[in-house]
Amino acid sequence: MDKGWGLTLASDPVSVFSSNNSNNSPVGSFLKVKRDFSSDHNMADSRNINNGMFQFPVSLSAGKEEVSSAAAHEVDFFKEKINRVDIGHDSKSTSVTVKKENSLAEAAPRSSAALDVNTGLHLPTANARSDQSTVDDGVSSDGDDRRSKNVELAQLQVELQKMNAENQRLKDMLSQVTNNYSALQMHFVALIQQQQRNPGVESDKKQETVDAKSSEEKKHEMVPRQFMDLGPSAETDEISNSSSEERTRSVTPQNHFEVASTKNNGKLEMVPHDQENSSFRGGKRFGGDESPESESQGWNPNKVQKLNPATPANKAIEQSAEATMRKARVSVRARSEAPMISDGCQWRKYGQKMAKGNPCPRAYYRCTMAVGCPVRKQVQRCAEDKTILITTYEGNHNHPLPPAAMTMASTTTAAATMLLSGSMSSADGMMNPNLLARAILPGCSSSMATISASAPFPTVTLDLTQNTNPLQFQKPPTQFQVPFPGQPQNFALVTAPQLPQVFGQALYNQSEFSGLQLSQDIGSSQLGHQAQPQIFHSGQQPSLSHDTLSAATAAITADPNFTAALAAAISSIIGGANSNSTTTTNNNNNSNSNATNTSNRN
DNA sequence: CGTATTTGACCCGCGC
DNA sequence: GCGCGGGTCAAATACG
Repeated sequence: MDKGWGLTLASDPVSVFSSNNSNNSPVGSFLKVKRDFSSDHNMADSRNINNGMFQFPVSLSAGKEEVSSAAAHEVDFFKEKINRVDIGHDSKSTSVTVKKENSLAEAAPRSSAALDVNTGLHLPTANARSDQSTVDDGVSSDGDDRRSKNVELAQLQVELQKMNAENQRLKDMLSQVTNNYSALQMHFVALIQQQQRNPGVESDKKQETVDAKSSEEKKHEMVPRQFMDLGPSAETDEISNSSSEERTRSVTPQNHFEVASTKNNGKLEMVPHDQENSSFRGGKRFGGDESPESESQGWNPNKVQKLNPATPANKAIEQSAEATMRKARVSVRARSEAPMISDGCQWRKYGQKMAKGNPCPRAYYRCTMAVGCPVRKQVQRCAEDKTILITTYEGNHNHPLPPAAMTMASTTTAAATMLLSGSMSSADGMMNPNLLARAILPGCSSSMATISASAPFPTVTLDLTQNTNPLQFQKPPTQFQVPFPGQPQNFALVTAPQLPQVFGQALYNQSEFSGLQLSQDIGSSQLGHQAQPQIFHSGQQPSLSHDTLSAATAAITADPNFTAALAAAISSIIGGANSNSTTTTNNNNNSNSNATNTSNRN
């Protein structure tokens, strides 16, 4: 499939992907874009997505071998024998290097590294005579050179116009997304206000869905909170989280949804609690920067019960088991030669061990984007196929995320939420796998994800290694297939490094339109504190179950725009997934590029 | 010199 | 109780 060129919308500030077999580029081209974010780039501000992504090309130059200025914007269509797409960024600059290829056959294996939005940005047919150096050395004849340069200049201008047009399209898209977000936010605030005025209404609705629950269990219902806010500071978030944690110990109908607007300048924030409190292993503390309060609030699941002194002993045992089971994980399998996939977050390696049954070491990382962020991940290569990188996430970020990280974070959150609701409480969730996947891709028989039933922790596996069918994921014998009825932005898949983000974007848009949200109701009777997915629309909070999934399916399938977006996304995935799309440059977002292949202990 | 990584030691849960 | 394996800590080391 050939989308040619495109931009990632939710990944790196600047991302370009290329399909090297672009019909428009038989010879190939060389594009280098650099942006400088050192001045005022605020990664947490979604508005800067626009700044970061839609401002090229700024300048064109020909015949140069390399560009080093962090502020330079350069497009070089004349470099030869290059067939990679290099995407990288660090805290101050982002460079995108798309190198040209003279041989299509040679170009194919290493094409794209990132997922695009559904609008391909078609880059120019590179100039056919690019095999020859176009650098003006001052010696060649003026006539031929001028003619050729005029032709090149004209071509570049055409391409510039195309890019500008594409730029405008993307801006429009972003504007639309922003508007949708604002509308949803307003809707949510209005709903909250209404709920506060009439707390009994929500309570009644809630009561209908939780009749089976005991009053004791209701006390442990957790508030689903999902990051919808890119703005607030990490400190604010932590305060909000900890305080909300206290409140949610005794949930009342008024706070089924916790709105952090009072502390976050009116912005919405909903986060599934248990995930943000979870850890790969609960026993010991790490670092000294976490308060005893936060420690007691879930890092060690065994301590959760301590907060319920009135809980009977048997209840405590049960909750302890639940806490263990709540340690949901989201595993992403992606082909990558890189030591770690780029998910937009900053990670610090804190350990490495040899895992049984796998000759490759397992590296342990924790998020360092905010002090005390509970999110951790494990990175390990697949024993059977070392080209497959398995990244397992656990926890929920307690801080604003840069756009590049939103996709993965929301995906893991959604997957974990889905897992904990569907796998543990909703037979529908388990018995109706693929519902959304099939709705999305009627022709696909397989699901987008699998749930491991044998793993020590409930784990959702997103297998992005299947090339023939981007949504054809492996199905280990002990795993069930499940769809992702998650939060609006939580449908996104992440691969190495940003392959299918358009997928998430499309789903995000769609789910906004359809009012998809999380439900805290489903499975609460079994999940206790676990935040639950929910359909949240027009003040209703129906249960997430078969009906919810059906509604989501219907909503998704009903929107032709969404279908088109998905088609584009899938096409992009197909076009890019065949390559080990992890060739990156200047990729300093992950400061642990040399994380693997060190000696190990145990 | 500050920060990130490495790596041996330790903790914990679990099975026997 | 013991051993095993997974997960984490933290001092040592590497690195920019």
